[in-house]
Amino acid sequence: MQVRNYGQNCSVAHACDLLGERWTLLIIRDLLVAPRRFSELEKRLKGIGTNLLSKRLKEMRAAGLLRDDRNDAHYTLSEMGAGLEPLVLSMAKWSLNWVEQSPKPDNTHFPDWDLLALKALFTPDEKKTKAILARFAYNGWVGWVEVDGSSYVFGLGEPRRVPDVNFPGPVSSLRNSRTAVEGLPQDERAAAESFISFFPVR
Amino acid sequence: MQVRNYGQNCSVAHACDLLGERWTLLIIRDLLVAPRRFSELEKRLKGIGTNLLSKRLKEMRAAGLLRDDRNDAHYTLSEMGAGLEPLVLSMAKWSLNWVEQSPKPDNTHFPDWDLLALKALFTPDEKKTKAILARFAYNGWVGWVEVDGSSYVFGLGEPRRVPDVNFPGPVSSLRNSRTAVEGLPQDERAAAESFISFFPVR
DNA sequence: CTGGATCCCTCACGATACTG
DNA sequence: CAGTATCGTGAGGGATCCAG
Repeated sequence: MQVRNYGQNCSVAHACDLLGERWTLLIIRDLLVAPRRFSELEKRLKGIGTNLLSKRLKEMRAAGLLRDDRNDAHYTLSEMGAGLEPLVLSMAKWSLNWVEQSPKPDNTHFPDWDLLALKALFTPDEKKTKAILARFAYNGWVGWVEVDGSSYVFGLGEPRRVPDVNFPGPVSSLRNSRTAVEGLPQDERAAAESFISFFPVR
Repeated sequence: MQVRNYGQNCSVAHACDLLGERWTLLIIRDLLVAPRRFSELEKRLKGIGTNLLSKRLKEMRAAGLLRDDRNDAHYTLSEMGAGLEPLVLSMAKWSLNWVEQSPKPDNTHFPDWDLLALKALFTPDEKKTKAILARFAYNGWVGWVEVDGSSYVFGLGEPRRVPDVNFPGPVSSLRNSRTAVEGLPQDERAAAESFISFFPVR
């Protein structure tokens, strides 16, 4: 498989050689959330075309970004591919800080994209020792985030224990934190405030 | 100016919309080191073609990545563009950790690329309070790095004070730290060891 | 029905020549 | 020096078809 190269002895250029083709980083993003089948990826990447998706997945496997074995027909990141999480979060953080996040109605949207991006804003604070489990429900989709002073862990589907706070909307509803808290039952508001405090603006 | 869009309501995708076209991130990389003129960028980006470079620079200016005023015929990053340093360093760090950095002789190479990439490996250590200034000379090119427990600062040309250590080779010669130190005069070796200790492997 | 492969058209890219 | 104009090539994108 021949791949375009910038032909530069530079670490940044080497990363661009492996990651810079169209769609590659978005495939990484989706696989950072969970392993996915071909058709799931296709749905999440509107406009890619099955030929190009197939080609990209082959290239990414050849480059070592994906595991060789396709467990259960799911594509899974290799250790090298999973090592891209800081890079992807760095992209999300820059974007959230500098780029207008205008949600257009005809754009595609999958809620777990926000679950990953929120991790980019997570700011550890060793003084906060109590873990908080937040559940998000949005249009049939369910996901959760558990934070404590040093870690951010997220997952899809129902959480394993009763959540401390139940946000009845997409992750992006946290953006206006006041309204996000006001809609909650009294006994969840403290946990909600505390949860939101892990994601300072700017 | 029309630009391709992924059409996704996702912060990572928004970043890809602005940064994902060919050459864009490499232009950012070069401008993170210093403002550059058109012809300087062209030299550093072998194979780009003047038409495409011109188009990219226009797009990047329209996107807000570059300053509108072209001071002294030099292209300069805007605040938004300079905000990409963590992202670019994140790419370098991943690349240095996971991708074979095989230097091919027909590849282009500019020493300041390494000066920037080295910053990706910088590990602060508040216990190291003494600043160390290292000078690199390579094939007519001169650059420097000054580190202390919390900061990494680099520049092109001669440093402003007498350096603590003088590495007579490219930055990449640090990779085999033993030989990098052995070739130095006795009185510089301690500073060299200390400097290198700021960049732990893995 | 999933997981692709094949065909074909378009446009982005890349090389070169030319201009203010 | 700093681009613009032109043009050939190949990557991207959409539709359709095929195998398990």
